[in-house]
Amino acid sequence: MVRSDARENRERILVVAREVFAEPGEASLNQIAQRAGVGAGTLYRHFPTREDLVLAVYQDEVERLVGAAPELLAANAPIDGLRLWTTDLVAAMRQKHGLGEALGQSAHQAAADRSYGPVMAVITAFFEAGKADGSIRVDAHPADFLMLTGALWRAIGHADADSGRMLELILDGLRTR
Amino acid sequence: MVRSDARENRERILVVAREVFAEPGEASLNQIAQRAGVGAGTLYRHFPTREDLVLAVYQDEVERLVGAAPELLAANAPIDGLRLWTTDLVAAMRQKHGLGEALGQSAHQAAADRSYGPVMAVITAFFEAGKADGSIRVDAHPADFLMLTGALWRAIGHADADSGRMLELILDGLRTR
DNA sequence: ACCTGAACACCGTTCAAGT
DNA sequence: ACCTGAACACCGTTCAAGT
Repeated sequence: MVRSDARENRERILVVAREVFAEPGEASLNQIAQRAGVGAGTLYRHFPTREDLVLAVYQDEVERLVGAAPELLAANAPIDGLRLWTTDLVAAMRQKHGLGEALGQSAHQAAADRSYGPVMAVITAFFEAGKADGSIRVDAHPADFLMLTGALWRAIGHADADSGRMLELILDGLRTR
Repeated sequence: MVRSDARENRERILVVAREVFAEPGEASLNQIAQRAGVGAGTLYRHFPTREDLVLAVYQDEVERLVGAAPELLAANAPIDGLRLWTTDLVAAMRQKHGLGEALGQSAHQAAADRSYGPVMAVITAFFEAGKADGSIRVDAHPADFLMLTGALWRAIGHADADSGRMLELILDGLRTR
């Protein structure tokens, strides 16, 4: 039985952690605990290690994005919905850049692996809608789109590349002509 | 004018740091200073930040490998020399895995960029020797070899891939037939 | 059953005092 | 001109005492 205060504390820590990780500079776990209004031991109880906390925030973010997809799909033309969703994804990954730096390469990989399925499911849903209404080429592959998108957010910090324009380029490749 | 004790201290710190980074687990800068027999302030004077130290060790390693190449080239058939050199490179990169985890993704990229030129020069030298004596295909590209080798050491920690066998496969692709 | 927050060992960093 | 090492503020982590 999980006590309600425990659940609330966990949620509050997660919210603060997401804010803090999005900010520039590092923050200590003690600071996060303080900002969340909980004792240091409470944070440690919920997230034994910094990595656990980072992973939980990451996971939360992916779930939020995946959960928002059906609404975008219902309210927009497939390609437009996909653009909106991918823009959100890239924005989230920009934050995760801050997260990813804190994560070891292996933990990072594990996190990416875990989110692969749900993310692919979302992309596939947009693709199928687009293929059904004739706006997306029938021979377009969701996996290719994900790979290109991955290259896109990997390029974010590096170059002065305009991610919006790059995304447009990728989306153009999907269109029927 | 650099005093000789300063140079010796720097060298000693670098040697200890290389050892320490190769060991499992983390080590504090204070511990490294102590093991190197210098005061904490001395380490800090030479390497203002942890990243500076990691980068210096990395740089040192690449220089050592590049410096050892001519000898290998002189004493072996081109393909054999290349195998020996690449094996050393992969072994060094395996250690660098420990280094790389400590480095931010951007600093890591910068370090890789800086070593690209010298490493390519070495590979090119082996290739030219091999093309001259007819053991390596004239249409083989050093850049391709480096890319495949990169994929090789990226796979090290991940899978149970036998890097020796993978290297042999790559080398076979270079041979004239 | 869970939380608080003082306490602990240790971290990176600084700087007065030495040579 | 450079080094030492005590000192400082702060870190992650623990745990007795509370509710």
